[in-house]
Amino acid sequence: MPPLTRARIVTAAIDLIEREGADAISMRRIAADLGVGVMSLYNHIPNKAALLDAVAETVLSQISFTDDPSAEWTERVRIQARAFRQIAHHYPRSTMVVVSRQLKSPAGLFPVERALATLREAGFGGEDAVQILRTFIAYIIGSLLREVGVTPTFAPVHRSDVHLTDVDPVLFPEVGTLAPLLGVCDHEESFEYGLDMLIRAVAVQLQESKEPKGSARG
Amino acid sequence: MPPLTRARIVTAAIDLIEREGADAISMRRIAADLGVGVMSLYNHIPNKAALLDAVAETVLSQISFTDDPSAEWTERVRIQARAFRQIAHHYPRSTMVVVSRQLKSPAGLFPVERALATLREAGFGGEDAVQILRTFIAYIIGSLLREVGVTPTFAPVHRSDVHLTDVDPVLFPEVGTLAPLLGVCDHEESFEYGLDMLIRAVAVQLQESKEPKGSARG
DNA sequence: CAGAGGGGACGTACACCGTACGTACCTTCG
DNA sequence: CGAAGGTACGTACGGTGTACGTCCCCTCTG
Repeated sequence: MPPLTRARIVTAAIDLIEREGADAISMRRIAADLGVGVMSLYNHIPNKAALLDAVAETVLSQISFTDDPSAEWTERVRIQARAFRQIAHHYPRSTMVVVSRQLKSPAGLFPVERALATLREAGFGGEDAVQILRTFIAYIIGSLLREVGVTPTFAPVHRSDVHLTDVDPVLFPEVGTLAPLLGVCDHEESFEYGLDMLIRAVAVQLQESKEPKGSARG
Repeated sequence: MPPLTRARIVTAAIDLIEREGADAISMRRIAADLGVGVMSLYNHIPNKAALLDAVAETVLSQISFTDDPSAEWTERVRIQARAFRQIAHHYPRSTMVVVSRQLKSPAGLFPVERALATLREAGFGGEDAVQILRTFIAYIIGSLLREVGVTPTFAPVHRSDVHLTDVDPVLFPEVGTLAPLLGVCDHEESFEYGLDMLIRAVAVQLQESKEPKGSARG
């Protein structure tokens, strides 16, 4: 058995979360999975909160960015956003942990740097770049939360058939009519839909800032 | 002392969450606050999860929608989105609970109905209305999470001065340059910025769907 | 080689948690 | 009057995070 290590603890925690859900995590379970006493963990990790932070950081650091500087900035933004969403596929249950804790480590800073650079190169000022980035992050986080919040502890992971057929059609006419559409959700399709919208909005804003004469027709 | 009641329990839970944070909530604390035995709570509530669901539903049901059907649809969408964000002001700590649990009760369905109706009246088809709504929800939830995730247990509630002045300027040139902008965040301003972008994107999309030359969507 | 020092693994213990279960009351009905 | 049912309550069980003290082994020093 290899020696107990911070990395091994974090890996075991992630495995446990993916296997049994974020609620099932406990120091005792992790220690048991590692075949180790509970308190031995505390030689490598100050407390449970720090462990969850490490889990978030580890998951986040494994998103793979393949930035192609020659591509159009719209495509680069799209790819970066998609890379973020990938963690929902690789670590669906741990994503909840990532989302629930704010992150300020270099692991979380690296994507920020990439995104800001892309936006600056596209021609945005610093303030706009920051605000646009925040908008994208909010959208991505919200999307991940929908995609992952549907997964409490059950298997399989990617499902979303909440049937709301028993809704009052007079109180909720639109919901009733659109129930078939609301009931199912292709997360990838929805994500791309909103992402498209956001990118187009950014493109429009960039164009308007380049043409100081308003071209707003209609 | 009035009789113990589901509503009184939920209210006490919300008060406790707002006072001491979502982590501090426990059946024993709530019972103590109500001057009541712990198990008495279970005569009105099946378990803690159901109580948290009730908390989320109660908070959500208190957002005030003032829909003006004569206003432009863009403005109606904006106002509805703002109404959602208000819960982050009235119940900053409980917002985390709302966000962490998916909701399918009428309390959560009512805003959905309002939003879908607005989008349909604006001229969108059912499928687009649903996708656009999902995009907005993702953005709003993500924004709330940023605004509220900054608030673990401390006071005052609305703060966000994470100083990252000690970041390596060669590894993270953009982050280093924009540190003053990244360090502080006017949540209202950021929310409005992204909301503006989204609404403009929706407007563009609506216009394109009216002009028969572009790619038509469902 | 002996001895010392330090770090990691461990067991115990405490305070707290959610809640299943059994009990005592108090109101209402037959 | 007795019976029934709902509500408050106390106890108890198995779980949690972690502070603390102990023990072993490895390494460094003399």
